Amino acid sequence: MSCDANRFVTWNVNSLKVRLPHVLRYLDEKRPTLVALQELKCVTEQVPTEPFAERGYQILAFGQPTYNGVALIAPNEWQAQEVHRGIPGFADDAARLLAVEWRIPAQTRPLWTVSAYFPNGQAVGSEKFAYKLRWIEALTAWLAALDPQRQAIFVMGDANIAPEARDAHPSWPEESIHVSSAERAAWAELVAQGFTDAVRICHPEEVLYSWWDYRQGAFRRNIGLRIDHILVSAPLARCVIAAGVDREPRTWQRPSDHAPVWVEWLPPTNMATQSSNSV
DNA sequence: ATGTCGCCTTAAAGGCGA
Repeated sequence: MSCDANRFVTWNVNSLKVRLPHVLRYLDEKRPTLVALQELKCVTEQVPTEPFAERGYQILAFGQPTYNGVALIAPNEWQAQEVHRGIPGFADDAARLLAVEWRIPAQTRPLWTVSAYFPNGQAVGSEKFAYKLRWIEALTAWLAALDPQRQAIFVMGDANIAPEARDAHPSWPEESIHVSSAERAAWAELVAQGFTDAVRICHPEEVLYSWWDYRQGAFRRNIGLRIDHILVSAPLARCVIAAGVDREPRTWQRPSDHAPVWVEWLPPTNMATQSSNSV
């Protein structure tokens, strides 16, 4: 890359098989540093590696038949030091989390990246809703143990939660799924461990959505939710230089119902290689 | 509008999940 800025992206692709051409087009056009994917809807063995390798990337995936599935696409030269498939210590039938600690050439500090597909929750008060809250609680506890006040961590994914009122179109029913007080409190507790919402660093008030229902021409009418997020840990908050939502892939033929959410950041000075004249 | 997708199934339309 011609400059030092990193571009990290999270994208719920709603079937990697169907959306592979979109992902490859996105890599070719935007040249992101790292992409976190959700809803692969295929088993790990069906995730292709060649088209990514050709473009200079490796892909680490955690899939299962039919539902869920997450992945991380990263530069070939990055070394995965530690890999977690699922929240450590939390029994879960669903492939919803892939966490990788990277060793990056020319950087002294390791970097954690997490691709997370939070449970949808279906309806407030349902069994799936209770599972959603338990899942978030387990993720929060594990992230806290990673020490986000000190370590460099990106938590990226489809949280299935619109954190604040302006993150949901006014037509979305109050206290329904994705916007309920219980979900927002669980999200706030996770964030409070030491994270900052990257998009809100750059756009504190703007109405930005990342998902629009396939039905009712919701995208054309901009009736959506902001449920896909990138959280940065405390040491990274001041490193964010830009962030936003890429609406363009949502206009492509046969799109995912989600748009990519991205952040650009510069490594903190203590992550960069020591200069030659330093001791 | 129960409005659309994607994936699954004793294959063809229907169920499930989102």
